[in-house]
Amino acid sequence: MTDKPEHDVLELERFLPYRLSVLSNTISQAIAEMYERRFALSITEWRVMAVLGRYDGLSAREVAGRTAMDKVAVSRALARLIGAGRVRRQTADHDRRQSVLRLSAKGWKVYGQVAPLALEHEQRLLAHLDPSEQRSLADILDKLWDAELEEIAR
Amino acid sequence: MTDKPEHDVLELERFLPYRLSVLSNTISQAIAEMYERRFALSITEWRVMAVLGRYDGLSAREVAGRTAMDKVAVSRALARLIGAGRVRRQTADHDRRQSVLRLSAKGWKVYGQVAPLALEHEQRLLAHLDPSEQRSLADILDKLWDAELEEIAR
DNA sequence: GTAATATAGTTTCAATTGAAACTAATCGCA
DNA sequence: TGCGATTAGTTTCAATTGAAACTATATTAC
Repeated sequence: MTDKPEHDVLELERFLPYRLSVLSNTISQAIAEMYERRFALSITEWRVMAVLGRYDGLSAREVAGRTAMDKVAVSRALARLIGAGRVRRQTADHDRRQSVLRLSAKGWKVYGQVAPLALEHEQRLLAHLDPSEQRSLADILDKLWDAELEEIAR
Repeated sequence: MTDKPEHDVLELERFLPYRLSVLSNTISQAIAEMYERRFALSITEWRVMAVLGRYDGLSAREVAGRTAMDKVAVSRALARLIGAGRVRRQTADHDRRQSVLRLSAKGWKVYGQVAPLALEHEQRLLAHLDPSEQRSLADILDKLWDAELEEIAR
């Protein structure tokens, strides 16, 4: 007769936060390497460019809000992007503390190359899931996100 | 009549690698904060303790393999853990390059407190999913992992 | 046996990141 | 108006991380 263990065993490789972390870091790192090698672009810089490509004229604070980056990280990414001539910055007429950020022509050219590559990578991953699994994944990630927000609010 | 866009738009907040990254970092950071505050334990240190709690007497290389950390990170985490008296290190008889790592009594005490807290946090997240979703998530993470391994091998 | 190669783990040095302080502009309100 | 509090964004300084070199031991080929 075998005893029931007093508590569940923590098996790291089955522990959800660990699995998510390893999977996510592996995916991000692989993508980052490609961006870096082919476009001399870091993940943080790419995130900034991605939101500026979608929403023109954001302020740095708005970029931070849409990229889950903090304002220091955004400031540094912007310094590099502006230095490389990929982003242009003006000051906002209505509030001279704020900036108005736009991709430059050069920035748009990079965006036009990187965005399809990013989407392709995503599609190659999703191709391993059937459509119902894809929906299910999207749902589940939403639920986990809500769950974690509650958890944080505790 | 509306034109079909030439390519799919990259909407960062729907982009799988981004969503995974934000979710995973948020979860990890919340857990990390708890470990840090209550046990003065970093995530990397906890991962090392977690595998030593499960597999006694591993070498540093084996710890690295089971935690998805590199050997430098393991070496540093071990230095802190040994310094804090939470892990003991011997040299392996059969190969004096290798170490034989074990939790100390003090280490086991910490393990005994942290492991249930970690499992509770996981359960609180999973409680937002019904059992079929939980199975589905496990499946999908496996498939994405395989997919990414293939992607890397390309 | 011994020289060349490989492996386990640590250290060093540079680059990245995080936290706090800082500057400049705006807001709230007497 | 004008003064304290707030907000946008940057800078500074310390802590963390990553890459490469390094030490010590073991293995392989001769």
